[in-house]
Amino acid sequence: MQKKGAITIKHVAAEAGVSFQTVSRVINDGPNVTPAMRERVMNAVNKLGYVPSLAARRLGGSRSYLILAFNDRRPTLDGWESRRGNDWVDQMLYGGMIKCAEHGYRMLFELVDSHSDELETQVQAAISALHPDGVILTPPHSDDPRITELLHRNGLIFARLGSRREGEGFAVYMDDEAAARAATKYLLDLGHTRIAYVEGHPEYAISGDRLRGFRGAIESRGLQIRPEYLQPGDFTYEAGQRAMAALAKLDQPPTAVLASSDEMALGVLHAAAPLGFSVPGELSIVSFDDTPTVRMSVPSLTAIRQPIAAMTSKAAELLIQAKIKGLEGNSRHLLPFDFIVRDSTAPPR
Amino acid sequence: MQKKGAITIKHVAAEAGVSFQTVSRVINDGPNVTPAMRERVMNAVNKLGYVPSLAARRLGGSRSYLILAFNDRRPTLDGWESRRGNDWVDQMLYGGMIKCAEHGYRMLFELVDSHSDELETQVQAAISALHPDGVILTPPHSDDPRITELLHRNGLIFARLGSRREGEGFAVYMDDEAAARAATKYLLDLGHTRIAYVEGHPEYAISGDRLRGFRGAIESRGLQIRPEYLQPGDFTYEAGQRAMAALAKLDQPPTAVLASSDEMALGVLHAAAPLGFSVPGELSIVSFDDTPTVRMSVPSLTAIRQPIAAMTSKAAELLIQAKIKGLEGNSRHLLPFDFIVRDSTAPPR
DNA sequence: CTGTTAGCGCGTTCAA
DNA sequence: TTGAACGCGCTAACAG
Repeated sequence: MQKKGAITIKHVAAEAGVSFQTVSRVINDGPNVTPAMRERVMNAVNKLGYVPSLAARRLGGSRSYLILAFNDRRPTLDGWESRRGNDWVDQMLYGGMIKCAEHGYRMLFELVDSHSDELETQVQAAISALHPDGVILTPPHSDDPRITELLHRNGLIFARLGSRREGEGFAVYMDDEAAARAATKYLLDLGHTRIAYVEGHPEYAISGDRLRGFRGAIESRGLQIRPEYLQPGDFTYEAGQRAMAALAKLDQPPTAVLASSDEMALGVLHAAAPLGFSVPGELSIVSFDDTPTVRMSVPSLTAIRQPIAAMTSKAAELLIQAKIKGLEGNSRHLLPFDFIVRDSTAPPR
Repeated sequence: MQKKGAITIKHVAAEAGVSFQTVSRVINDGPNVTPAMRERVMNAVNKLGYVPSLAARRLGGSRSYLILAFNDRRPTLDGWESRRGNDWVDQMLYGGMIKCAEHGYRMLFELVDSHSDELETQVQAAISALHPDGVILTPPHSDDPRITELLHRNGLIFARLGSRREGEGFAVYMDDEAAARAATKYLLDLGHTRIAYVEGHPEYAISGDRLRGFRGAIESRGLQIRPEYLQPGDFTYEAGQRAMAALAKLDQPPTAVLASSDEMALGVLHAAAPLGFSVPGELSIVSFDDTPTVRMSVPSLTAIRQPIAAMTSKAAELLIQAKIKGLEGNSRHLLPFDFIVRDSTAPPR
């Protein structure tokens, strides 16, 4: 049926007895179509099972019906390779694919090396090949001017996930500062006063936001941040282990730890027992990601849940609508987070 | 640069001072190109950063540079929604995206409802819109004649993941029977004689294969399969729990259980303790999937690991090569599995 | 070995 | 309100 003779708009036109431009107009909800004509054409469309070719639409028209998402290659591949269970990509697919499908769009993933000098070449190549109608940026790309300016030059609209910064593009984010504040306050309300924080990768803007939230909560209670309770980190399991090792050596170890990623939280958890800290007896732990593994760990971890699927869905919706209306759009969209209490938190002894 | 004036093949032709078909020939490794000409054109390509448009290539030529993967909608969405940590899709992306990228291809995911009467409509719509160069089928689609025949009619080549059946398309699979046999023999070698098996969903061909492997291993030792040790299942957590409940009631409960999926294995594990079975003391458990959660569970589960990434990579490679060479191809490709011993298995008491 | 010509299936001008 | 021209960027026949 296809190799020689897929169903094209012309077949539909012949079936309906109209010119093929009329069919095009009906399909694209064009103006000036009588209901009768519309129905006649749609009958032919359904009868033949006609579906327009994306490639032809893109070439002839101005839309490609494609949304392109750029993820950072290294951490993405590491996550897949190590099978640690991070489901960031799945949640993006979950939110993005479904929203795209609602509008006849598709979402495509592309991995680019944010630390390579080839970053811009890679992004440009993907854009040139696919001509997407919109682009979704994830951290750390969301705030990378090399990418945003490249997209701007190419006349592409884009969404920046996890970025609260003003600027071009749709910023779709959750309030990381408020989340860190809420988590910290939860620990304070349990009675903890010696609370440590394992920081995120300094390259990510959210790391600063979260630290601010942590700080604010502590200080709002008239407490001081102890410098030795602020442990550097980079989101990795090993960073969590190192942080726990350092904290255990202190004269006054903390009674609670807030970690800026699930892997670091698990690193803290697994390092705690050998160092003599039972969880949550002697140490409470809160994770900043609610990935599958933190729910299967023993004890399961209290965690902040980022609305990754909802953010991606929102981003896709914004991009598609903007494309339809021909807008540029640089609005900001705050999405709510969840806080899930599990078994890793308890009052201090 | 793009909205009005992306770099096209003509710009490259002008830069190199040749006709644009010569450029096309160079790009596509066409025959009859002198090395000098090739270099001249490539210099222009690199200088301008030219990347051909996929849409135009597909429309003009016979290739779309797209591989389409069809997954079953319901279980895929359930997995994403429940966040149980199944990383089947991630592993497919891992294997497929990278292989595709090597050849300038992209991989696209599409969810279709295998139980809907609209299945064929959905598949046909995706094909008509995208005109992929090849299709990757996953269970239970891999053996669904409605799909394979539809693809055949459309002149599309396809790979069937997880199917050992002969037939059209590339069968890329692991030996589920041998895997079940190996796992069972491992338990037998530990000294177990009372081994139960929680079956997979009857709709999946692999369920039968695995059962055969289990059977074969038991009988090869001169033992009998006890009917009450064969528990029905459908790959879900709840099925595992039900199976464990049923097994616990027997006069002679098993000392080991082989479960045909990670979720069922976890269901068995979590149901075991309340029923008075410690793992691995009184009950050994082997899982048939090595997803992230079975490594984080307590105890971590001994498991068979399916080469999902490798299968997808192989499928993409086969499809792309077949497309290039214009072959149809219906070969079969067996990939090795791994068996990972962890903490859920021990000799019987 | 290279250039010329003709479409691919659509959307987008236009004119009718 | 509808139809006819044109071209998108490229590959696939050809011809030279």
